[in-house]
Amino acid sequence: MLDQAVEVASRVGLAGLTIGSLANQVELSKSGLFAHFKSKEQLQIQVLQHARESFTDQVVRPAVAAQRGEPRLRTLFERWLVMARESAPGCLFVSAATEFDDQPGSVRDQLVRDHKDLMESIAQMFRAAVSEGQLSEQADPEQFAHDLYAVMLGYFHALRLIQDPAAERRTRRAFENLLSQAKS
Amino acid sequence: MLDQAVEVASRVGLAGLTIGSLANQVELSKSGLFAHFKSKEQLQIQVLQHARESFTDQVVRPAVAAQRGEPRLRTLFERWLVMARESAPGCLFVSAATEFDDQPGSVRDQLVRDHKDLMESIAQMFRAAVSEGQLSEQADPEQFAHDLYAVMLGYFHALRLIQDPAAERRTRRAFENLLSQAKS
DNA sequence: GCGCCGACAGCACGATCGTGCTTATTCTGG
DNA sequence: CCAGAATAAGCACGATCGTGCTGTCGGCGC
Repeated sequence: MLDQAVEVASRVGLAGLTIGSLANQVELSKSGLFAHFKSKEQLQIQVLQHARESFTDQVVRPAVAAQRGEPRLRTLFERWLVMARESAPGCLFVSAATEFDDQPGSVRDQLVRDHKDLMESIAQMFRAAVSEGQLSEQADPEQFAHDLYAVMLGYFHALRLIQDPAAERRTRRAFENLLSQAKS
Repeated sequence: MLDQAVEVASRVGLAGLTIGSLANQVELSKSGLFAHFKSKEQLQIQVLQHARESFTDQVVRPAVAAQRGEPRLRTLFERWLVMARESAPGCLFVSAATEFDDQPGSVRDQLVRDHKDLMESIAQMFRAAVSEGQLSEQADPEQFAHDLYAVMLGYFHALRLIQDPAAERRTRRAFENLLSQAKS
């Protein structure tokens, strides 16, 4: 059920995810579905949590299963690309981020927390690569995390809105530039 | 009137911009306001056009008024930063982009066209800097435009959602890295 | 000075929104 | 086997959505 919710939310946005339409999709009555979540905000939060779990499963965990250091960063990036291309939850975060960026509430708080966690995870992987001697000690892990996220935002944009066939190539080059710049 | 529409749309999104709330904001009756636009889609398009004009005025024109080459690119970037920080239209494009990225229609078409125009403008400025000898001839103008847009997306994200105090510093560093990488 | 035309308000419409309350069915533990 | 909890439907509510139609102004051209 949450899977379908994530899927439709990634299309129409987390705010545009309406209880009626979702009930229609799941083939449940509106009130029947509403009973599961006590409010729309709770629904949004649970959808977000579910998407976060998917992201962890499909992107973060394969990365930490990979070899520590640069390979781990590369795995993270590759998995992220895949999820952005063919799985709904990836898109949910970026659309939800722009939808809730200036309307306070627990949904927004959740988004901020998740993002900071992700940034910290990336920075940690980066530091590991530094301690492996694969990246320069002068490089800034937080800056890398920020830049990598920006690169992915650019990918989403070019992929989904523009449908630029060069999107993936551009994104790969941007990632390589980020890495090579972190080596000097 | 369109100014206020852009302002509220940048807060609640272009899809969340409702005729009733806008009429309330402008202190007009719903039907009185509706008479100006013949449909909601027309309203959205006109809001987008208005935002685009603001962007051209405040970002692109000051850039082309600056010295050709690298200074022009730097002016563009600086103005863009300012608009993102303290003016509504800047945010509209990024939120509208994620809202309409997978619901076809003329709004989306307009967004795509505007974005491609902007990318082409940036690429053109980049080529001018190359022909001035300030940037390497090996560098890819379209790649630079794509990367710069990604950097700005990252700025919006860090500024508005995360409210990261380091957002601007990070973005400046990312821009400098982009430029220095285009010189070698 | 009169008529027209555009800007606006008032009102109504069907639809859908989020959210309750009241039932009926189904599952489950003792 | 039966009581009670979970799960669902049905229905209703006030609000708001986008969109029409009708009427009332006020300004401008003849």
